[in-house]
Amino acid sequence: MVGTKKKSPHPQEPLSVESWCKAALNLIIREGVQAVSVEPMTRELGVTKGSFYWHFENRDALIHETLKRWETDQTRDLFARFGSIDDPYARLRILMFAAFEDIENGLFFAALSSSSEDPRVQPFLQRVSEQRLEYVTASFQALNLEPDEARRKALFAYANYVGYFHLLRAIPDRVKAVSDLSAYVHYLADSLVPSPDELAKRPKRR
Amino acid sequence: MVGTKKKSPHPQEPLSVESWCKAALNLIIREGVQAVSVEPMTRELGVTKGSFYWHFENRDALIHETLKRWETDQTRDLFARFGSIDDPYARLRILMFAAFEDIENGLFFAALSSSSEDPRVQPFLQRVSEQRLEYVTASFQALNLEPDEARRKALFAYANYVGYFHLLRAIPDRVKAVSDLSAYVHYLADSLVPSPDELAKRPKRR
DNA sequence: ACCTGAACACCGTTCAAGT
DNA sequence: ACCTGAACACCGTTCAAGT
Repeated sequence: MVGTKKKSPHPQEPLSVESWCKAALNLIIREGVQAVSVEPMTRELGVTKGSFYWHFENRDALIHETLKRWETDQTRDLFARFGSIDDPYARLRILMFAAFEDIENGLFFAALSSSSEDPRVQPFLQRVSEQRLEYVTASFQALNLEPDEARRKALFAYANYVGYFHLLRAIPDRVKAVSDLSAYVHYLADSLVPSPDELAKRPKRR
Repeated sequence: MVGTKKKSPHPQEPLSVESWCKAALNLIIREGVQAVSVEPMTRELGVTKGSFYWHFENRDALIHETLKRWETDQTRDLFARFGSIDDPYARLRILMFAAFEDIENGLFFAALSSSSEDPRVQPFLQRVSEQRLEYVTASFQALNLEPDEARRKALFAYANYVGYFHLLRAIPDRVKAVSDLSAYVHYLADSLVPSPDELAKRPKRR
């Protein structure tokens, strides 16, 4: 009560759902889902807890809304970036390299899937994962692979992607020491995506 | 205060560090690290919180002690089960199949690595992971692969293992639908472990 | 419309006191 | 040696009241 600067009731522009979600997204990237915590966030943003509860029903709603926005972005990106590549051979290889090169997004995905047991997270993880698996499977089928083989290769590639970024979070020094990311992805791509030469030798289907 | 059965102060045998750790291990397997929670556990075990704090300094200490015991088991297992297989070709393939077939342990490991950002968990994950990577790398080198290639293949196989069990937690139905676990592991093993035939064709080193 | 402030529940932690 | 019971801090949630 000593006469210091008096805070005005609305210090800046009023907060919006959008601003809370942005803050939450950053927290997830840097510290994981459990770091999205109401009281610390209000301290950071300079408001009281009641302010948060005017915008959201509860903490879960904030997480839900944040992931919903992320999912929308992911979906748009997938088709925007690779949908226009007609040659499935090129599409698969470019997609693999792009996926492993986007380290920020890979680590975010690993952070998310670190909370795969969390019922708030699970549905988003599932939908995004299934969409990616479908997309890659379809691309393999476009290469004339049998459906079974296409599905298996897609799962194989995706498991490798998920595992790689998990290890990059868990034991970054070791992973960086081993790979030469470029050699690693080449190895993955070469072992999964048949070269045009090899494809020519396979019997044509239908 | 109505005259019901009076609880004796020590209802059963007194609890030990061991009994708390067992309970914690089960919680991690079923619900993840964050489910290791003092008050709910005391309710489950029928004691007060003070009892817990006689055995452990705090919650972190319980998690630490539980993981320490797990790490010891893992280390012993690795050498006990595979150390006696002299042929590195057989050792690698048997190890891969064993790793993917032990679903319980795979899911536990995925649960743990879901908390890889947790500083209580990270060191254990790191030591166990590095030990496994060392072991597999050494086995590949025993097959006469160059050190670089051996390291890359070990990381590749391990990332695949980690990713597979993460996806099995995150999207179990999808993973089960796609694979035929056996075909999946065969695919992994065949693409990583050179057959004796193929090895014979390579130039001998040293 | 957007926020404060006080209240309550839940869980982690401490510690003096009991047997 | 092993545990109880009361206290406190921290964070999620509610809600009447302010502007």
